[in-house]
Amino acid sequence: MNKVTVQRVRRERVSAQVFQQLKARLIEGVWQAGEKLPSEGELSELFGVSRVSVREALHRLATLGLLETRHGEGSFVCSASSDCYINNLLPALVLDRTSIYDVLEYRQTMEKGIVALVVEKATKADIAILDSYYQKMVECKENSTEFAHADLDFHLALAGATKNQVFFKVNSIIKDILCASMENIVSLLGPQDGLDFHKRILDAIKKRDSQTAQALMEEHVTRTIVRLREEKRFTGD
Amino acid sequence: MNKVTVQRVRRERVSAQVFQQLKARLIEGVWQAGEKLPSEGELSELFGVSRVSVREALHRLATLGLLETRHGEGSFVCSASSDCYINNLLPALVLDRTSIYDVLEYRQTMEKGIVALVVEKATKADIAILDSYYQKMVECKENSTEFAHADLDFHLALAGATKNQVFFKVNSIIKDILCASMENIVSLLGPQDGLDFHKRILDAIKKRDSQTAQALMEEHVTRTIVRLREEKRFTGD
DNA sequence: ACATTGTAAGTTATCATACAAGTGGTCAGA
DNA sequence: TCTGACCACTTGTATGATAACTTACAATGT
Repeated sequence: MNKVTVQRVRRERVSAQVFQQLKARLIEGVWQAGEKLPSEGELSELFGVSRVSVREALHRLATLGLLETRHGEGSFVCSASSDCYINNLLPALVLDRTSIYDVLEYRQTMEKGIVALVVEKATKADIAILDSYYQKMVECKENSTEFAHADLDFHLALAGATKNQVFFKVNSIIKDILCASMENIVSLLGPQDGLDFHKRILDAIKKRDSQTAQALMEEHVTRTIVRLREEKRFTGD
Repeated sequence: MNKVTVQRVRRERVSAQVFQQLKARLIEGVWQAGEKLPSEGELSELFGVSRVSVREALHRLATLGLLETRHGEGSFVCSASSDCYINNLLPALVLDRTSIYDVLEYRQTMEKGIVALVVEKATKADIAILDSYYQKMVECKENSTEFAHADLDFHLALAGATKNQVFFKVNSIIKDILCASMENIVSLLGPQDGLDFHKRILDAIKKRDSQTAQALMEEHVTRTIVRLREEKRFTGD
């Protein structure tokens, strides 16, 4: 049989195309926050599609929290309220195990980069905040729940000290994802490991010792992964 | 004036109610992952609303990654993974216009971790895909737009080869954000630098040389940052 | 008997149209 | 000045029709 090379036909839904285009415009910043988009009727004429398709795209964007539609008024670019998308994080509180490892594997890389930046950029105020979270961890080491929260707060503060919005935002989400399982992790592994590493990492940051800080952070996350794998409850995959 | 306590009229949209109900059922696990939901027609009859409203709810759920609708087949429950959460990163990142440098600085860390994983886990098929994207870059080097897309696709394929959903999803979003400015970057810096680095990185991956691959990737992104800073047009942020 | 093609049923995608419902502004009249 | 009716515009919902797609199965030809 002859081997024919064809190009698969491009089959993208109308509403998906409208969605993509509008999303791109929003990211470009064509419309400012709070600004009103053209009405559904205008958009449907502009794109040359039916109002239904436009509506579908608009609603998808609204679901993502990029814009908000108000009955009788129009669609508006969302102002920076973080609540709107946090709601959407609720639907599935259960993460399958592989996801937890994916997240940890991801953190392994990210946190290393974070400490490198923190060593470089952290102010005295930043370090004071980190100190306070570490102190809180020490105080809460008997209480898994509070300890887990303090642990996450420490890492979030670390991300904040990079002065890099992307690191911070991504970590905010990661925090939400880990929040459910972190308590579980802490209760399984205990607080001691975390306390040790956090102290040593903090010291390295204070000394502006980038190499040591990075190495410690990598070891910290790696140990968490390894120890989790050893736990019966998490070895299923 | 008297303080009257009233309860605000419950004015929830029909489609929103359907959305909420379906979401609740999905979280309850009434339908198993992969299972097919009743057709739009059946649902519209069950809820006593028009098919339009049902469709709107279904599409919102699809946007959240809770289910998937296939043309001519029906709507199917998605397996609950971290994917759907990561999707919600998008609004967070777009809200305030994060600097392109923040994104690049972030990539500097992340891409290094990605190549480390890719060297470890990439299959022959993955490498073939990477090769094809590199080839596409070579072919498109005269056309900034297409070159930029091929460049982004290469990096996205790289993230996919990690087999880590978090890396992949986050990179998908980064792609969206970079898409707008990437063409600009390419037209400023030209294709040659990118071509060189991609080829050398690809070679290092094929040889499973993790150290070299990581070093090259770091240098690649660093050079992009440095060269951008030298450009007048980008120093304003 | 086998592979290919045609057909029908069920489903989603898109469209056009109509009407309901909410919002904001205008403007005449008290 | 205030009020209230009114109007234009906008989003929300409903309905019905048609196109496009998938699957399964019957029909066909070799």
